Amino acid sequence: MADQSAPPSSESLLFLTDEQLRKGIEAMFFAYRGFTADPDRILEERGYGRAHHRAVHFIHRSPGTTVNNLLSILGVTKQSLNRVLRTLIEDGLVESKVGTKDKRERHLTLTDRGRELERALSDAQRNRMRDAYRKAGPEAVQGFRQVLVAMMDGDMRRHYLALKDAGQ
Amino acid sequence: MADQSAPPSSESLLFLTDEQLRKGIEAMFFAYRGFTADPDRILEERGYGRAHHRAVHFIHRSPGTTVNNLLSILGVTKQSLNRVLRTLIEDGLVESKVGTKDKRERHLTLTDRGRELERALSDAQRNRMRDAYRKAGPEAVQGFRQVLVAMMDGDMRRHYLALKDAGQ
DNA sequence: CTTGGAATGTCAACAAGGCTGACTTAAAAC
DNA sequence: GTTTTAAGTCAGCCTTGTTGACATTCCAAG
Repeated sequence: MADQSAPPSSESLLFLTDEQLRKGIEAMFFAYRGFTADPDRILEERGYGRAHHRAVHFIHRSPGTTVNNLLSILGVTKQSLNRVLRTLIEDGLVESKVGTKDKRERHLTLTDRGRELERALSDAQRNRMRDAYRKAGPEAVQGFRQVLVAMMDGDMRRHYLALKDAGQ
Repeated sequence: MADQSAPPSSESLLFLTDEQLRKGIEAMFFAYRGFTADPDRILEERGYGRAHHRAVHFIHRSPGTTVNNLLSILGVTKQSLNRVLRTLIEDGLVESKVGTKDKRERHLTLTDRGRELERALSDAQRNRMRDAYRKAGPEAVQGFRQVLVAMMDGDMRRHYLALKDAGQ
């Protein structure tokens, strides 16, 4: 792939030149664009943005989640999330049910239409990810995830690890 | 790291469950936040944003680059870039010189103050990247970059690969 | 039972940073 | 000499983030 510069092969001593680190930084920048490109197209067709994608994704992941939980995962203000959530509810993609135990809480779930959008978005994104994995090979997949997890802030890593495995 | 599920070890057949792909997608989302967190803090202190960071980074990388070149790397409109560039020039971080061969072009370079900001930003980001690499280990670093490159859109991959190695 | 605080929602205002469209200037290319 | 290109600028719009203020609901502690 034209940038297979021989890495230090020793386990313990990791010689990381500024150049190698910079390449990693730039790769992250360019790759994130590819990562969001396909969903962005789908969202634009339907008049939504990335903020909607994020909300839909995590509601799908944790059906019945509360607004507060979503806030801490997404790391935005409630006003910001509320604007997005309101349009999704108005458009009939998300359902907000008052909690039974604690009636202050709203439990969020996707409607059929919401699931349809989520499916379209995640299909596109999964296809991109699958292609990348296939091109890079099985060992690469391991390393990819390991570095990403190591790059997360503590809070985010907690959230990431807390998202339950729907049985891998 | 709590999610070391045994991958298919065969080179050719890569069993990628939706679950594995989703984990990769979420890792990418959370990791990008960590990736930008440190620079964001520095930028905020000085009244700049990510757009300024990107401009400063690529001007540093390719001193004397033209506005048009920067536009295609960053993938934004010239109006958007211009707004950012103008403040950087006004603040004395970037210098814009009329081209000698083609006088329509402006060649952009960092001033001392610009280099100082770039240094602060890239030091922070490199530290984060170095820590992540160290935690993940040498093999992981390879895989990380390979997957990222494979995830890029064609245009971005061209730009990425075209950025000259300042001798790694 | 009352009250304090937590969870939610809403309104208003603002800023960054994307976007489009229209237009100017200067210079290169033809 | 005309057209095209590079750059810059103005105006206006959108999304998505931010604060601050405030209302409502309702659990829970006193």
